[in-house]
Amino acid sequence: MSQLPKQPTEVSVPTSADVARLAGVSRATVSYVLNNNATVRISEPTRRRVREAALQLGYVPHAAARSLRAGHSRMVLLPSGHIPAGPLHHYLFEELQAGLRRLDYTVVQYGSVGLTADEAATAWAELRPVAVVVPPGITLTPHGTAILTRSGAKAVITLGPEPVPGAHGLVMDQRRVGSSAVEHLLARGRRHIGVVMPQEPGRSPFSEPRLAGARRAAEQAGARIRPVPLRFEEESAAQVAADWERLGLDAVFAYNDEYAMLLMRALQDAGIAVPAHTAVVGADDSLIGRLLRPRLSTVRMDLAMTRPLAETIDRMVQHPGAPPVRHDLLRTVAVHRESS
Amino acid sequence: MSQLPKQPTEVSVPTSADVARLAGVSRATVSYVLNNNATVRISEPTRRRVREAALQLGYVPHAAARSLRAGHSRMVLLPSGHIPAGPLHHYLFEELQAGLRRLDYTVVQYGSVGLTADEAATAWAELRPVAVVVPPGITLTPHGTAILTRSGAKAVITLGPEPVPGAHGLVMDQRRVGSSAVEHLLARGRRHIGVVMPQEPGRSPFSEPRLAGARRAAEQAGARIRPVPLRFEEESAAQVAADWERLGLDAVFAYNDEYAMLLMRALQDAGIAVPAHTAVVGADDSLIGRLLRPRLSTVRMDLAMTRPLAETIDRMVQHPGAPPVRHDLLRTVAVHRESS
DNA sequence: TTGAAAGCGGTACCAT
DNA sequence: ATGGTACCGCTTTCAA
Repeated sequence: MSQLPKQPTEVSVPTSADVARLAGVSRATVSYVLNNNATVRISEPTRRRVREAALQLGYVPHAAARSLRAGHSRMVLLPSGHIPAGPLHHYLFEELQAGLRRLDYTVVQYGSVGLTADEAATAWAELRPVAVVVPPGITLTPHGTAILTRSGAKAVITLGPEPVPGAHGLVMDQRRVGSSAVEHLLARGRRHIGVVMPQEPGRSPFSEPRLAGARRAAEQAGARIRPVPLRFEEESAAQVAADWERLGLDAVFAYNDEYAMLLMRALQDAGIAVPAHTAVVGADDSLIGRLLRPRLSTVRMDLAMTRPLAETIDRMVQHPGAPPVRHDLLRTVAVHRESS
Repeated sequence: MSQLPKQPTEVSVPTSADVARLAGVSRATVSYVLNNNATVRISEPTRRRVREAALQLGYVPHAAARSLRAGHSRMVLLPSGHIPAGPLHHYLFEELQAGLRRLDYTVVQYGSVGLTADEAATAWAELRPVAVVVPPGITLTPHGTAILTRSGAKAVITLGPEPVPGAHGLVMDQRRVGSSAVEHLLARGRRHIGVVMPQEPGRSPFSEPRLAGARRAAEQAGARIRPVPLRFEEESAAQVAADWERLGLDAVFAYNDEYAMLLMRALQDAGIAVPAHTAVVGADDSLIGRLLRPRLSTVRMDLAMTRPLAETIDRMVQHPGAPPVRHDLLRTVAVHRESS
């Protein structure tokens, strides 16, 4: 049986009991020392012995055991899906992550593709996070919110385009993007405006409200809005461009800068002059837009936050009773360049 | 005291004991039923009572308690940092995530920016993951590997440009990217080749090996390589372009398609003809390259995997004793378009 | 077919 | 200044 020294398979993970044994103290003492517990006085020699034992064994505390005993964790769960990208989300995400870590939270992303909204919520709840921050593009239902709250989440925050009953909503109302783009085009005399609708999955939480915002803006001016389905492939763009005259459009809001780049190229290749014949507006104000010729007009977005998001979340965690907050943080402004 | 019905603050989380009580059975029975334990026979009426009780209470099992008892988890930890983006990494990531979930692993990303390599490894180890998959751009040291292994990780895999002693290495040797690009340029008669070095943080694990690969390829042909520092901003690109004649280059490998786009625009605006005067090659074969004029030559990357990555990882988890695997998975091929 | 009880790795109260 | 011990939620023998 024991012919092979199969060490690697069965080295057991050191526990605080191992540390205690090696240091010749009790587990309680180990806990006190390693957590710098101030309510109890431990002599300096003992402290050193404990620390050395821990180091020697390569002891790493077991987060699950700790939070089980504590009855709560400091884990903030960030469901992640198909990345919406864009400078805004990228910035927001980095900022949030760094801020929460500074406040001593453990930030964990949980990939949630291929799960239904409530399956996902249950999976998140199993981890007993103290807070869940749902980014745009991930669906959270009221029921999902209830599941999370019932399993101890002190704050459930959605950053998506739509608020969810029961959850805090730091909403980024995507309709503004559409209306800013269209208002800009109207001001420049356009009246027949296409709105690109990406056919890739996971885009509709953005594209639908943007279309709605475009419609709202056009309505007031008596202008015409027409959805333009587009896949993010040259072929698809070429087809749309070939059909362009039939659509009778004099402008297009292209969802974002990337789709705008794709479509503008196809239009130009098809002999449609930009902006002379058709104006093009993107969104995100990403660098590529400025590198195109003509330079791409775009809708720039930023967030109206009075204080860092991480602090807001911390506050919500500390005041779990508070009624759901509902703020629209998204600010948009059309940036005129050369393509419109 | 109880004037306010401050329910929300103090509803306690339902446990399996609560379910047992409501169903009028023991906790053991609850566990059997909810886990469909096959080694024990529970009557159908009892099963139903348990399930209903669980549903009614909104019971969600406590993952930490479960894995504490089990002595192991099925959590695969994916440290995440500054996103390298690129279609390859995006695809790899999605694929990995979906595949692991299908094999019943819990995939969790842990943001690791702003931590030293060993701090990060310790933080990961506290979660007691069964496997850790370190993507390119995140540093893992041999010591970090030891920490993880000692705390029970059955497989530590690095996907980075460099393998790490002690860990499995599904390496993506970035030098190939540089040499493919330079070989292509050499074949087209170029001899004085610039290599763009992005100045953004987190790029050097990619850019340095790419430069090394470029050097290696040039050496054999007696060609000259010159690093070209570039920030991802128009201003920086304009400065580089203004200085271009002095550099005396007839070609440039621009790190990737995005930097290539930036630089090519700046060169064109400065009156440098592409490719007549200077050839430009990117990397990633992203769509934007095909939309540029001239169309951007690029280095396409893909992975030489005989089986899905998730399955490979699963196998490693199941055979913890096995010696570290070391494979170079990256395949590169230069794609000639119009810019070179 | 079901229940009692031990124990996973920590923490914190209460003694000593 | 330290140690003993109960307990967090769950799974899993072992008995009944």
